Amino acid sequence: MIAWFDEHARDLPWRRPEAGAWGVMVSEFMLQQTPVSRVLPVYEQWLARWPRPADLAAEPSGEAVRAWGRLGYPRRALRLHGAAQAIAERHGGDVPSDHAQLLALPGIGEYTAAAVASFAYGQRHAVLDTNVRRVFARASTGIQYPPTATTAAERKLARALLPDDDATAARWAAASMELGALVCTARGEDCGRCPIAAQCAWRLAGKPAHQGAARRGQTYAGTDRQVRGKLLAVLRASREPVPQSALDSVWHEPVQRARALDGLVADGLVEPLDGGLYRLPG
DNA sequence: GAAACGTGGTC
DNA sequence: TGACCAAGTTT
Repeated sequence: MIAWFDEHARDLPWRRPEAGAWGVMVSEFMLQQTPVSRVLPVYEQWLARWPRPADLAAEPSGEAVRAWGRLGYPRRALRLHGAAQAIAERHGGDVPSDHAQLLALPGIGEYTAAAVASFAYGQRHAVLDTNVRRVFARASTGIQYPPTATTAAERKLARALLPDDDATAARWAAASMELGALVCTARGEDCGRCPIAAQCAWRLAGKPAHQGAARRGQTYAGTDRQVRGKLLAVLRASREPVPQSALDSVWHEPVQRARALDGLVADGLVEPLDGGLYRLPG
């Protein structure tokens, strides 16, 4: 797996030595539920503008939301800003290397804490993202897709497979993730390019089809999510506070529109001002 | 454990 | 054309 990775790993900016722990951390936030191709340009602009956590922490959170652009799930921008503030205040401006301290930062959960500790600091952690979970499900468990939510059995398996040596474990984590991203994908597998095809339990079992109900589709049209996105797009586009009427124009249904706006304010993504004006948080 | 949370590309 | 998918976290 690692030999395959040595040859086929993509040259991504957050994998270069100069990215540092902050670069790794920013990339992990942006890559949550978001394809690499969409992250690349935003990542470059972000690191150029805020090369250290303290640089971002010194800005209003609204600037982070604006720079987030159309990556989606803008609460991630807010949480990354909050994490940068915590790093500036509690960790002397350096991204912590301790797993528990990473986990305590806003927007960092089980996966991201392990990923930063492993990729940025070369530590030995089970890094279980959707790619790794799929690779393990197929190669080890012999099923086409992993369960909906990460299970104790998956964590146990991931720990058991982890190489003993720290640096090798970190390399292995990146390699297994890359294999899931490039070869053993959800859309389909390319066993002819897979370095562990000869040992893959799912392939050797004849690739039995996934059992159970199809995963719930994520409907989007007409949801509060879509309305929130439209409202926030108006605010991102304006450097000045915008009147209520500008927001009213992007969604016709007043009850849902008001609910979406209230939600954005409650989440801290929008700041209401006097006189019926709104803006990104200052 | 389910549901909410954006956006756009792909087959 | 529309459902599925993309390096998850929080409530």
